[in-house]
Amino acid sequence: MADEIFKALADPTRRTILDELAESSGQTLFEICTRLSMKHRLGISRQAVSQHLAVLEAAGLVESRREGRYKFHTLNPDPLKRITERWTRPDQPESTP
Amino acid sequence: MADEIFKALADPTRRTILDELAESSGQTLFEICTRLSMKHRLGISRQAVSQHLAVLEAAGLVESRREGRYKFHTLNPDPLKRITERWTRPDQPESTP
DNA sequence: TTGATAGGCAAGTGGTTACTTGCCTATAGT
DNA sequence: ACTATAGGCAAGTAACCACTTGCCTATCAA
Repeated sequence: MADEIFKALADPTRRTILDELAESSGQTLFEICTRLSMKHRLGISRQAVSQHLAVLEAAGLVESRREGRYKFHTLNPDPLKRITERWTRPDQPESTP
Repeated sequence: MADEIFKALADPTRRTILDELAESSGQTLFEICTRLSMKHRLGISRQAVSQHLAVLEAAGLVESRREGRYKFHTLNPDPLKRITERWTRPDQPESTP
């Protein structure tokens, strides 16, 4: 569980995909491909992005729903929220007033 | 910066090392080796652990001080604290009362 | 039905990485 | 001085991973 999450986060392209989904939820594979290419200047194939999405989905960080021939992807930040708590627990985080 | 941290966290052995340093601070290389072997049943060489510590230190997650022939390692959890905030920001974390 | 669009499956490849083995340096105890 | 302990350096290996290439399926529009 935690292993899949950390492994998914280890790749910079996957983190960029999470960034994009955080900014604009419900994107299709092709939309993500276009953004990576245009906005982030990443020369990467569609299949590569598809495989990245599969890794993110296996880790529970991305969820998807199919509608017709479209598949929409959404970010699920929940698994991230407590993932580093095992090392940051004893010091309580300062409250943001 | 963030890349080194996520890459460092991607390996389960390194996460176990962080666990051990969180539990008992200021351990030497041999102490960590012994704990990994005894407590976690990890058959791993001293050099492997040394290399893991180097990765963790490069990421800023572990700091070390030398005293004589001993080198003491301590956990630095600071880099972890806000590393996932870019995806969890919009939802403020519920306060722990 | 035909063609275009959105996506999936699978094999192959190059680069990275975790780990080992062997040897070397430095500090401390006798 | 000699030996044991704590650790470092470097080369080699095997497994893993990101990415590509090629082909296939499904949905929609004309």
